[in-house]
Amino acid sequence: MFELDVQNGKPIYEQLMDKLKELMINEVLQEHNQLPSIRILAQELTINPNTIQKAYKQLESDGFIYTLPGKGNFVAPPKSLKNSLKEEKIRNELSRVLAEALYIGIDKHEIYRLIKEIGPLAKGGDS
Amino acid sequence: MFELDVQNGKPIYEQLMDKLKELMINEVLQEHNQLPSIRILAQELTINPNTIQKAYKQLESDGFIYTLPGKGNFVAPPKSLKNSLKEEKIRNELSRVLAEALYIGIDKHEIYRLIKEIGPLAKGGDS
DNA sequence: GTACTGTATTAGGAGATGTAATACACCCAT
DNA sequence: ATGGGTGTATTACATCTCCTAATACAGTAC
Repeated sequence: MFELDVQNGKPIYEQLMDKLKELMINEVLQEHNQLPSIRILAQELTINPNTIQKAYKQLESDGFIYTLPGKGNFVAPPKSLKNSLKEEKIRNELSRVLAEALYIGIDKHEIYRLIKEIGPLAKGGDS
Repeated sequence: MFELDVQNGKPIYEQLMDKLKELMINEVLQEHNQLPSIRILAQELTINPNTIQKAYKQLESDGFIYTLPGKGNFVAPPKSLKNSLKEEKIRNELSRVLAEALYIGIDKHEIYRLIKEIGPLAKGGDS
């Protein structure tokens, strides 16, 4: 499914969250799709089940997935993330990064181009 | 000068980096201004000099400040950050956060508004 | 019941973070 | 050259996070 880098400095469970979010954003994983079970994924990635659980639990509390005990973990509808605590965090992060980008001299128009480039990708295909 | 939160989960040296970058971005600290000395700042914030040093060293390697041994630390010209490794990192971070924002349903136009709101602030006044 | 799912707890090791105490080297004013 | 400021580097130690490991428990489906 994907690879993780143990040496990366960044915690494994965060790398896993990022990869999974990326798959959801690119709609490889879609609304209500089931994620790999904790034990299966732990086997495939050769890491401890607790680490997977930590990533899944965090993704759930962030609103990206929902958990049905005994059944599995599933992709949450993106719209359910609107008006959540997570939205506020993303807005703050966005402001911070935008300010930093503009400070070092990245042009507004380059950012506009980025948005147009990403925008369609988040909605439909990836071409 | 500012406050740090030891309980914040986020490392003190990172909080310090964020605060200092914020001051530079908002031009409270301007090009070639001298930063507080490591020892002075350690006294004021009641934290260890080594922690300050770590923040300063990281800011220097990121290109936000430059160090003159025996003299002090100074704010680097923002333009010197263009075409650096740091620019690449900021671009990647920006792409990631933008994709996440669009995914959860934040509208493009809200982001445009954010940019216009921040843009002038990074150039001139703060009103 | 069996075999999947997620959840929770306890224990331990490795590494990051912050503190502390020192020592060294550079710059500058006197 | 001396003194007092600056940054730099090293070593040691306590604490916390991250990750692993081994278990046990609980919900769901067949």
